[in-house]
Amino acid sequence: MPELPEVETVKTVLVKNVKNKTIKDVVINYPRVIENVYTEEFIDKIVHQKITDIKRRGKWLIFKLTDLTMLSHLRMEGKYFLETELEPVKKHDLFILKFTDGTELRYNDTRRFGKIYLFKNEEAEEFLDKRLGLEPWDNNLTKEYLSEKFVTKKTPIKTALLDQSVITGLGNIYVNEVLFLSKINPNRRACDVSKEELKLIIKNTREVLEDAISLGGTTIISYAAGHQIGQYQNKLKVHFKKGHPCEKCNSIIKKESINGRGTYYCPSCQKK
DNA sequence: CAGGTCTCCTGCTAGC
DNA sequence: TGCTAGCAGGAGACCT
Repeated sequence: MPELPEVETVKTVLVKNVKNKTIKDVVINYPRVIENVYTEEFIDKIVHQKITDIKRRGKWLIFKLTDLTMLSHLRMEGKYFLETELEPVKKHDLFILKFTDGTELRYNDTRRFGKIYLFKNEEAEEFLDKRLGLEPWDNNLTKEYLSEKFVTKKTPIKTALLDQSVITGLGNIYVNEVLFLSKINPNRRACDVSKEELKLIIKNTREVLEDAISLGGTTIISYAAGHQIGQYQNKLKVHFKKGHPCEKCNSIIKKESINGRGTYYCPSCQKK
């Protein structure tokens, strides 16, 4: 499941592989993957556009085109592969950008949760601004900022940190890791987390994400960035570790569901 | 209006 | 061994 480090890794691979390529045709095998434009209109608008750059905001990939912006969210299992046009199309290749040089960018998504949007440039900005809060490395991300956001929040801190309009980029895996490193029980109400603990959350968020990016992300089950395999799964301390002893205190790591999300934590290190 | 629940999907797995 | 019910999950829609 791609979170910020995985999307950053995909972005880097895409810049290397498809930047400056020109789209000569599009194949849409699953029209519902395109969210805000009808299939015919999408094809009509995107053909002959050149990919001038690829950026990332939160978990969103931003394809800058000649005079449009294509946004792509990978959700659970979205992957991009660069192939030649001779390569047989795979089962879950939902849409394909064909380039003038004979290569193709294929979007593969087993669960079909991923979404593509096509916008005018300023509309794309608005769309993202409306949904996304601060990037983890934004200087405005301080304990005061989080404290203000959380002061009335009675939801579990785990849930509050998954809200993309506060900090953007954290998903289920890294939130579990960050809360473990910060020694905070994921069930604690967000409003009951102290400023000092919020400071720790920010520090650990940055460290965990930087570390994961440097290792190419986490590969659990199905995530892959153009055949690159991330290595951060070897460093996970609680996620997927149910029944294992905690590294710090030897207690048994617990798994429970918080707001429908699998949550792993050490019941003894992480204080309520 | 905050906070909860449902929905979208497929593939894997536990249980019989 | 083969079948199926249940589960997983990001984020928007919808309900209370």
